Amino acid sequence: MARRTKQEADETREALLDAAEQVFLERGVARASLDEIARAAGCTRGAVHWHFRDKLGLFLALDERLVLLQDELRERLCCDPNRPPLEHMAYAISAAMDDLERDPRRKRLLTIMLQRCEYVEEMAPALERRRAADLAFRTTLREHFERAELRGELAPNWKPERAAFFFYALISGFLNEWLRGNAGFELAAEVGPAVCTFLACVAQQPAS
Amino acid sequence: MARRTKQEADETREALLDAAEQVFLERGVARASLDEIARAAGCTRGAVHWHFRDKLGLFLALDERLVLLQDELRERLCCDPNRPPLEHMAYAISAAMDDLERDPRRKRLLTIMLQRCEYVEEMAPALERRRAADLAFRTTLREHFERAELRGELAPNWKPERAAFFFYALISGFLNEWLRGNAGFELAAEVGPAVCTFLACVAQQPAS
DNA sequence: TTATATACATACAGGAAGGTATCTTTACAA
DNA sequence: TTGTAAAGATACCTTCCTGTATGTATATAA
Repeated sequence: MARRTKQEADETREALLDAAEQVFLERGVARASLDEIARAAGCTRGAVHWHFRDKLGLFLALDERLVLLQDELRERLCCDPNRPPLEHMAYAISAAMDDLERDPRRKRLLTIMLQRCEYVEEMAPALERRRAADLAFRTTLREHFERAELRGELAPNWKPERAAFFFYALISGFLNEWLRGNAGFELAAEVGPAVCTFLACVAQQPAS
Repeated sequence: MARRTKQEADETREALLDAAEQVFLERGVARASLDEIARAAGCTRGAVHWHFRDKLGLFLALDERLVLLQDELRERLCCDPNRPPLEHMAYAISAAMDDLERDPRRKRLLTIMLQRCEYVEEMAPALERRRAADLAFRTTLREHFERAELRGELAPNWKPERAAFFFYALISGFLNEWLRGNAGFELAAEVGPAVCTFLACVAQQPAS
């Protein structure tokens, strides 16, 4: 068919992205064929090439759909500058994990990006996006630990720089293991308490 | 050519694996062609099909070459049952990281397995291997934390189960970030001290 | 010495998939 | 009413790559 209304065209586009998500997840990006994706979306390859130039374009468009955890956490952490930083972080993490667990589409996207695609040169835009998000997130974390230090809420053997990096790796690790699914745990139920315990031990111990 | 000596055949096999390692890393597993790999090894596809049935066989053989970090750490941790567990762990981690950093081949292999291949069904054997190693490693970690608890060397707010899982995710996170290269850090120099600081804070605080 | 299995090389046939180019239909503007 | 461009459908072509089949030379056992 042809020239539908603008809205119908957008629906087609979304349907294609949904289909790509599903097919990429099942078959991997490289082995997924555009024809398969188009058919799953109820149209033909013509529509794919119209909306997204080529396969790479489709992949990158799908990548844009993914709200990165780093960005979400940064968002949650930015406001409220006079709240106890460590407590604030613990809460933000718990909330973000909870969020993630409730959003199966985001989990599927993360799985695709982590285990169903090969990062060669042409994928650089997706990697670059992550890189930038990582950098910004680590900066935010460091600022929070610095504020904690200024407020005397950071144990003396932890320096902000190291604490931030440590924390960052920790989140990354939990997320990876959750996605890989080997450990078989629930994100919010495990990570929240673990992070709290950790932050409690990073916090300055009250004299007892 | 034909029927060379057994040793020469083995050399060919190794050359093919080396070539596969290089080509997989550069082009990703899916986009690498067997012909390209064979040529890089100085032979033809005939040799590939002889030594490793097909592409999947080649990939899995390459996977076997990788000594998993989990297994290495388990090895380092198994002996010496009356050494202080936490200290032992800190040392083992540092040594393993050092080891890894000195072995560029292992890093290349890890990179391939993490960022240059798509885990669809047929890759299951490789995933299963990791799963088993993960499980065993986490068990070992838990045992160590349990011993630490028995010796009164574990802070009361940390339970062995949680500490082990936490520690496991932490290692996984550091390794991933190192491989991804976004953080731009050196493994041994960063991880060792960070892990020590952490273990110090997990350890029972001496009364002060 | 001969036979045979080994260790490849080469040739062949085939499919699958992607890009492009060319229709076709329809919303919408003039 | 008609022209035009958006939104897809179809057709075609070309490129790659894989598996298999077969050829062949040689190490080695008998």
